[in-house]
Amino acid sequence: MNKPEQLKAILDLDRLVHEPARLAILMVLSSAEWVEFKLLEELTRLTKGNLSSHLAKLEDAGYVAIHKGYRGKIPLTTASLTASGRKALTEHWERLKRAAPSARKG
Amino acid sequence: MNKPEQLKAILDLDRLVHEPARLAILMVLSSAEWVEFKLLEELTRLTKGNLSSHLAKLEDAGYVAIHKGYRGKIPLTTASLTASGRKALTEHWERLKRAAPSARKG
DNA sequence: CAATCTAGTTTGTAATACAGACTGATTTTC
DNA sequence: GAAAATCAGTCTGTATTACAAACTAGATTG
Repeated sequence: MNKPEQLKAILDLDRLVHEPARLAILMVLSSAEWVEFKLLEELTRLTKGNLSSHLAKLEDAGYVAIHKGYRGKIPLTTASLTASGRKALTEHWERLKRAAPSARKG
Repeated sequence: MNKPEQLKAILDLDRLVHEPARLAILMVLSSAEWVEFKLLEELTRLTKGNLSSHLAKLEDAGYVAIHKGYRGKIPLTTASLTASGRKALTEHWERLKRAAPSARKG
């Protein structure tokens, strides 16, 4: 069982990634190169405002790159996972795996 | 990969359980019948105040039972997982498993 | 009996998530 | 071609929430 390690894994979780809304965002981003704001909004079920502020936080942390351009004459915001973001996400899942009840040392 | 189900699992997470401090508490409780306040404080690295309020929330949710007694003449608070709490914890880990990147349908 | 220790709660604060209001441009409608 | 509606996001205010410092209550010690 290894409780102490499980606990340590939980206590070490990156809260920026852990928050469900942001975890959902990162998971979507991990599966495509660039994702449009609109699509993120639909997939994550977040409101625009909420999504916008979560993206800003992820950008501040360097986990996500935001690109602002236009489709024709209409603003188009797209987001992409940075290398650092991908690493944070991977490590997050690894911590969770270590924390999970069935976790055992290989 | 099954993205939609992964996302749904993430969005359905029980935030009461998801919060790392409380997840740590619940994990400790899941491994013993009754756990003393002091021990919880040490294992989870929470301050007394913080631990106290998280326990109160878990108790309000019916996930944890709190027993207040005495050891000799000194107050002794112990906590225990309820059936409902154990179920919530189990389901939480199952959701996380479904949400994890490597998750596949059996 | 004053000081200190133990065990835990209450309270105040700082951070955070969230949604509604807003901005500014574009397209549609009459 | 002005008014209304829509689109794509951001900004702002509010309500939660986590957190730790200060506090309470009694027990023990010098």
